[in-house]
Amino acid sequence: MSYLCHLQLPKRSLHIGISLLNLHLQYQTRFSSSSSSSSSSDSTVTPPVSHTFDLSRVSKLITNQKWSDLKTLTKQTNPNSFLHVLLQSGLDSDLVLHYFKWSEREFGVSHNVELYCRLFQLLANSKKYGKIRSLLHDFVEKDEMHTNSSIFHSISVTGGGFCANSIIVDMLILAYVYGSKTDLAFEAFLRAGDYGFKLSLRSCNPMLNLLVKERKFAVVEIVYKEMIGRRIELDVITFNIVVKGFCKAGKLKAARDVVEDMKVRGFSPSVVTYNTLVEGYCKNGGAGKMYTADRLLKEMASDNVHPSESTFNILIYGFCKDKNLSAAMKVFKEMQDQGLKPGVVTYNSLINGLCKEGKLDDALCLRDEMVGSGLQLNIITYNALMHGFSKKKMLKEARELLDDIGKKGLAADVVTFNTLIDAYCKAGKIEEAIELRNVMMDKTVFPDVATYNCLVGGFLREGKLEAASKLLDDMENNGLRADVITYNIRLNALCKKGESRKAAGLLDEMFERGIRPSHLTYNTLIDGYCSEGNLRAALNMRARMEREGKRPNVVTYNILIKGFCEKGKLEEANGLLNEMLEKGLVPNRTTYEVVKDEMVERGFYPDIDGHLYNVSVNS
DNA sequence: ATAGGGTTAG
Repeated sequence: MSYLCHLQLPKRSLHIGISLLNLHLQYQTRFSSSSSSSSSSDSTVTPPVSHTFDLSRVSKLITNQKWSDLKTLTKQTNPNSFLHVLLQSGLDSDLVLHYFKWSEREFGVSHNVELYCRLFQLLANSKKYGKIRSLLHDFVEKDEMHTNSSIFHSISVTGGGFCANSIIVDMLILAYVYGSKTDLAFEAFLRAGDYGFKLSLRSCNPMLNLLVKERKFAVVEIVYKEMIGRRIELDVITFNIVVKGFCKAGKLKAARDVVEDMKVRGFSPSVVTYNTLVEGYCKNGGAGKMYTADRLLKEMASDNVHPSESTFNILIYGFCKDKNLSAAMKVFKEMQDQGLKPGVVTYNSLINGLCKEGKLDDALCLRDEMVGSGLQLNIITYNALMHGFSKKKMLKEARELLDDIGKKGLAADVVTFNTLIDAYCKAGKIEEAIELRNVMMDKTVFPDVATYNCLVGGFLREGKLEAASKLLDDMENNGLRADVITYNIRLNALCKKGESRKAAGLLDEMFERGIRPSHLTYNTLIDGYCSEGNLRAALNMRARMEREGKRPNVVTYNILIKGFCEKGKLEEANGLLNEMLEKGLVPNRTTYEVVKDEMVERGFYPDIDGHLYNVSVNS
C-alpha cells in the first residue's frame, strides 16, 4: 500500500515534490542519530515499514499517553513514517489522531498533505466528522497552507472512497468559509466539480452566504447555476441567500426571478424570502419602491405567509428613509393590530426616522413608550437620540446623553462620539470636538474615517485649511485611508470657495488612489461650476460622469436646470427637463420648485404633461 | 459555527 503511493509521486507537481523533499530533509537532519531506516533513493518521507512494530504496545502507549516511550520508539524510524504505519495498521482512528497531534507538537513540524488526507479518510470511515472538521479548521489556518491542487490530488490518490472524499471536500470548503478564505473556498468548489465529488448544502450554503457578505455577486450567480447543474439538492435557505445576493447587487428583477424559480422547483418562499425581497426594495428600490414593497406584502398574504416583526421593521425603515413618517407610524400601528409586539429594532427605526426629521419630541415620546413596555434602550437608540439633539443644536442635552449612556451601563461607541464631534464641529466649536477625540481615545474607542471626516469638514467650514490638511496627514499616519466622503467634503469646500477647477483636480487624485467617485462627487462639481456661471464646464463634467460610469440622476438635472435658469437660458433648461423625463427619471420636489420659481412664473411652461405635479402631490 | 431588521460623516 505505501509503495503504491510512492509510484504516484512523479505525477505530482514540482511544487509538491519539492515541499515533500524539504520535509524529508528536515526529518533526516532532525533524526540523524537514529539508525538510517530510509534509503537515499527513496524520494518520499516514507521509509519501508519497520519490522519491530508492535501494534498492541503502541496502542497502549498512546492510550496511556506514554509520550516519552513513544518518542524513543519513533526515533527508531521517524515520526512521519511511524504515522504512515499507524494509518495502515488498523489502529483505532482516535488513537491515530492522538498520535498525529502529539507528533506535530512534539517535533514542531507539520505532516504532509498526503498524511493529512489519509487521516481524514480514516476518520471519515469511522464517521468522526467533528474531528475532521476541527483538524481542517487548523489545517487551513496554517502558515504553510497547502494548495487545493495538492489536497485534491492527495485525496484522490490515497483512495478514500467517493463518499468519504466528498465529505472531506465538503468540510474543507466549510473550513475555508469559517476562515473567510473566500477565493480558496470557491476554487475548491470548482475543483470538486472537476473531480466529480458531490458537495452538500453544508458547505455550499455557508459559502454562498460568505460570497454575498463580501459582495461577490457574480460568483454567487456562478455557484448557484453550478449547484443546479451538478444536481445538488437546494433548500429554501439556498434560495434565500441567492435572493439576498441579487437584492444587494440592486438586481431586484433577478431576485424576483429566483423566487419564481424556487416556486417552480417546488419550494415555498418563506417569511425570510419575502423579508429579503422587501428589504431589497426598501434599500435599492428607487422611486416608488414602497409601493412595490406594499404589493409584496399583499403577495405574501395570498401565499399564506404571515409577516413577522422583521417584516414590519423593514417596512418602517423603508418609509422612514422616504421621510414618510405617517406611513411608518401606520405600519407601526398595523403590526400591533396584528398582535405583534414592537421590539427594540422597531423603536430604534422609528426614533431614528423621527430624529432625522427633526421631530425630537415624538422621538422622546416613543423612547418613553419603549421603556414603559419593558424594553431596554441600547446604544443604537442613544445614538439616534443624540443625533436628534444635535440636529436641534441642543449640544448640552446631547452631551448629557453621553453621561447617561455610561450610567446605564452601556458603552458609547465610535458612532456616539462621531455624532457628538460632528455636532460640535457644526456649532463651530472645533476645540471641543478635538478634545472629544481625545476623550474617546482614552476610553479606547478609536477614531475612524468618519471621525476625521467630521473634523476635517469642521475646519474647512471655518476656512482653516492648514489645520484641515494637518488632520488629513494625521489620519493617514494613523493607518486610516481617506474615502469617497473625505474627498466629497474637500471638493465641496473648494467649490464653495469658487475653486471648482481645483476641486476637479482632486477627481484625478481619487482615481490614482483607487477611490471611486460617487454621484455626489460629480454633482458637487457640477454645482460648483454652475454657481460660477461656467455652464460649459458643468456640462463637460456631466459628460465625464457618464464616461466614468455614473448615470446623471435627478439631482444632477436639478442642478443643471437651476444653473441654466439662473443664467436666463430657459430654452436650454426646458430641454434638460425633457431629456430627464425621456430618460425615465422622476422629478422630485426640488425639480418642481426650480421649475415653478424660475420658469413657470416667467410664463415659460415646460412640456412635462402634468407628471411633475403628481409627484408634488405625493410628497 | 448555513437565510431576515435598527445608529454617525458628504
